[in-house]
Amino acid sequence: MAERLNEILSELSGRGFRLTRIRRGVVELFITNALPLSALEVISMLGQSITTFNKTTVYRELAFLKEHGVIKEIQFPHERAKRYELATGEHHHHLICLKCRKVEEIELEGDLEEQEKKILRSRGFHVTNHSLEFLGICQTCRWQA
Amino acid sequence: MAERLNEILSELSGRGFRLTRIRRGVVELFITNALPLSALEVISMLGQSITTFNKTTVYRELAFLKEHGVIKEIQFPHERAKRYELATGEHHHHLICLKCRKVEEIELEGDLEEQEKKILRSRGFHVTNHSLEFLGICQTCRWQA
DNA sequence: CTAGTTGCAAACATTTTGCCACTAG
DNA sequence: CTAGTGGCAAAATGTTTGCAACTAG
Repeated sequence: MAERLNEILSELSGRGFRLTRIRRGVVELFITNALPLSALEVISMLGQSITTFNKTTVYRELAFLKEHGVIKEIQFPHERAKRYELATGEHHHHLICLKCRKVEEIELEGDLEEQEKKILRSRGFHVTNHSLEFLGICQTCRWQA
Repeated sequence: MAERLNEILSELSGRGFRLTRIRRGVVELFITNALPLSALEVISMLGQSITTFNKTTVYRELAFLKEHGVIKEIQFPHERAKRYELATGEHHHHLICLKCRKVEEIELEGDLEEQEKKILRSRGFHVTNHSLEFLGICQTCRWQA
């Protein structure tokens, strides 16, 4: 966890960017929270450890981290605000419970590679990326009457 | 086309709702435009046939039509505003060109039923819905240098 | 030092609300 | 008539911008 943080920070530092309070704080938040956070959540969570900072800075930091491949942006279909999560490792999707709003991660075997190849063959459209989220009712909520 | 319009309108009328200028206009727009429209697009397109109306009314009409299953809401991952399209027939997805912003519809054979069953079995999460959009470069844009 | 970063205030884009007036059926 | 609709102004929400001031390295 801590080594992941240093890894990211020293990478950024090596590229000539500064390591500021907010930068450290935001990256740390994403490392300790696997699930996607909205800008507003980041702002409120950050407020618990850093006393004064401006929301603009956070928006700019999110843009910066996205730009430099540290985090990626996600748009959930049932929400207005964008979310962000660490751009780490394997490609995954989300299960979103419409009742309790809980979010789980899920990986699909083979994912959509086959489909995307088909799309290229049949339409000449080269898929570089896709967004896929599942909406439904989680196990806990199904148990409840 | 026209019969589809009457079908929808008389269905709504039968359920006790009124057929107003805006309602007719908005439904007609969705019937003649296969691809998803944003509220702002609806407002501007509507302006070409109806002289005076308020944007609030359009937002309310979109909420109404969604509520009553006439249209469905889509959130594209690269855009801010929500989009809407006729909730007609078969489930499909979209190919979104990141260069020219063109949107094409696509149907996937078998879709994700199998995956969703797996999710239920392995996690107890009951998927009721999913969102899937493909981002990439369309054939036309690939041809261009 | 100086480029990268921050704060502040204000603008922006999209959508929602309250409240009262209006009209389709 | 009267519930369903519409208009207007204002608020709410989430995000971006311009610009001057500040600071990490």
